[in-house]
Amino acid sequence: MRESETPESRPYHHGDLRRALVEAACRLLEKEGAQALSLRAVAREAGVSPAAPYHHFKDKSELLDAVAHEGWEKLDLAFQAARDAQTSPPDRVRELGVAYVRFASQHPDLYRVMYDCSRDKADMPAHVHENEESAYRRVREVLISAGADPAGEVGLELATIACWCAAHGLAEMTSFKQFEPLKAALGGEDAFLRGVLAHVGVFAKGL
Amino acid sequence: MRESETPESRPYHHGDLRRALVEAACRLLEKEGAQALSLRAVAREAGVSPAAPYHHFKDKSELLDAVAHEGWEKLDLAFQAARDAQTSPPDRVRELGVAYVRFASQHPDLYRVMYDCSRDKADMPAHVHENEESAYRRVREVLISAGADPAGEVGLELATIACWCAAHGLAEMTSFKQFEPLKAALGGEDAFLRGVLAHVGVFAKGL
DNA sequence: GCACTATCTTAGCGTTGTTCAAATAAGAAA
DNA sequence: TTTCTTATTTGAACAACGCTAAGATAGTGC
Repeated sequence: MRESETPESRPYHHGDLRRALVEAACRLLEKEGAQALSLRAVAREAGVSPAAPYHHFKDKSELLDAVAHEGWEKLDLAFQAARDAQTSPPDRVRELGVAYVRFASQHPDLYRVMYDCSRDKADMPAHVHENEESAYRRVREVLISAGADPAGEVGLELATIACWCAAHGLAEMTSFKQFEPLKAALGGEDAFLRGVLAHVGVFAKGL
Repeated sequence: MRESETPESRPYHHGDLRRALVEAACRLLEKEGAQALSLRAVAREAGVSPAAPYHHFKDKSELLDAVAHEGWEKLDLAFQAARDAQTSPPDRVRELGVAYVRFASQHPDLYRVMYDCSRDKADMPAHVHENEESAYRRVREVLISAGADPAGEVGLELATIACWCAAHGLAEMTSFKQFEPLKAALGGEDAFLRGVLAHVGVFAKGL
């Protein structure tokens, strides 16, 4: 074998198989969908035996956790872009919601993996909830800058949660066939998303 | 075999195996969770061979569809109760939402099957969206009785969808560990649900 | 009685997640 | 270098899964 197949210098056998597996999984997810994402298929895609992943992930679910983590980071990029757009604070709240749902709409299989992981552990992804740079905090901040009262701790928390709920719900429902005529009538999916989110108080007027 | 094992008169071998399978699936769902719901396990629970279900459902997914249908009907019962409660129309909208989320919270595995079926087909369950007695229409009606303008077709539709999104999102997130201190501070899950839904315009003030 | 059809079983295929002993490669110690 | 040790990967195997096909069985209609 030597270095024949892989010109780059690689420590150990493969180098960083862990990362290679996560990337293979993401590739498969886009190509074949969430249903085709088996551990064996990922190993196959990475060019390795079915048992190899078990030295880097104790479980299939642990591999999926890594994929989900990757997903949340990608989503955070979309979030940053939406936050930095030149819009008034109240509008910014809604644009954040639109960015969230649009991400889910563009990467439905990835989004599914992301949320299934959270649900299985009854746990909002750490990256989302605890971290200082988490998307959750990002929403909270934008809410405050949009005029929400930071002193009303509980109310602010409830408002932030309401944002997540509406965004997640819409993310999972926006692809339903029944909504297509309405989308067409409104002139596209984005208009549809804004229309729905306008009925969520926090999105509409910043608490 | 004769009638020895089954005193009731049964046409054909089993009688109504189809129904028995759906019931066995629901039983398994409550006992073992959604993850343990394999076709073979359902057949085992119903006391038949692994191949028997294929004479009543072409697929595993078709069995799950039947389970989901059962679920939507159960949910509709909870909906009716909430609608008939003696509350003012605006409050009634929120109580509908609370009933929805509480159902999902009490039957998480069933709810998961219900929504996975919808998502796989990119299709709101027919029972929910098309039927005259559908839960979707029920929300719509309550919205109108709460003061929403039935002439504003598009707005009404968007408001109804916003209800579903918030309710579904909350249904999938209410079990997250991170919310437990907040629930405790508010004095229970119902208060938490009402608190979150209060930030959704439609739930808060009927459009 | 007979044929016919719906129902159910038994056996089997290919695939999956997972485990385990053996093989292999890399780094450290001699 | 050689040897020892540890990390990584393979190959074979197991149980369970969804699903199919061929045959057995039980009801229905003639």
